[in-house]
Amino acid sequence: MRYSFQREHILQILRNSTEHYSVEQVHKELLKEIPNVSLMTVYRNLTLLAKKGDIIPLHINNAVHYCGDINPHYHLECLNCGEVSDFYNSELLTKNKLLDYNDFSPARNGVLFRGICSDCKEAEA
Amino acid sequence: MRYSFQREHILQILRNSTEHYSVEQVHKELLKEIPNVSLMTVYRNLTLLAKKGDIIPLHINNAVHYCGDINPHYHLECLNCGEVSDFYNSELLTKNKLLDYNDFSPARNGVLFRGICSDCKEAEA
DNA sequence: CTACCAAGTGATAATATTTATCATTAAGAA
DNA sequence: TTCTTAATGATAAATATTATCACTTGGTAG
Repeated sequence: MRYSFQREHILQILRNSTEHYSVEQVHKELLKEIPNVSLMTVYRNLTLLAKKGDIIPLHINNAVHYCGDINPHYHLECLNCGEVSDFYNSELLTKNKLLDYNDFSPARNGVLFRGICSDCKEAEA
Repeated sequence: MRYSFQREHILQILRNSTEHYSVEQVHKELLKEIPNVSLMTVYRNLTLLAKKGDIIPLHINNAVHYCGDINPHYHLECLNCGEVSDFYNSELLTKNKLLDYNDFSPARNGVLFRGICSDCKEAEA
């Protein structure tokens, strides 16, 4: 794989944010730094970076979002507000090894919890 | 909500299978029983049934698949072959309560593990 | 049993997301 | 500096989903 100005900036955008941007959102951010950059370039590089393991793809409501943090952690998706957040929990990470005994090997960051986030629970109450 | 011949059959298709059909696949199965049934009807009813809690939506690679089993369980998605399977594990279900202390309330069937399934691991070896 | 109303359907069109194609540009090695 | 090939950007196509609306049907009230 060859160096690419565009790819480098895409990676930095994801690493410098705790958000989990969609492709469109990455493109919008990237345009601030590289005018005229093509949406196709964003798709191509996000796919490449995910395959390389530099970013984590998240499939949220028929659109891919990406996480720039590859430290071991999981993801929480709120079914009410749509927000996706990072979830660090070493105890659960250990328990997750249960799955290995069960023939299935989960990816390092491959666990997604779908439910209701704290903000939405407060809002209801 | 009113009774509908089409909706009833859609629900039965999902309940009588351990597969996690996409909308197109449900439509294909439904056509065997109800010729000329519209794809729109399938979309509409799957959305309704999921909202009602009778089926579980799974977002796999930018397409929704549905699970007809609403007993407490989780899902495993193989990143290699794409297969989605049910995963019953009472111990993990208990440990999952960890999340409640953490402000986030996961949905009954809202946990997805992405990784490599046993078949694909064997195939590699 | 009949009339009526609203939910549900199916045909069609529109939108959103992603992938394919290909001529042009640029990374980086010879 | 030249050359090879990966990467880009413009465009078109494919895939998945949602919106619209006239028509049909479930089911209730008269």
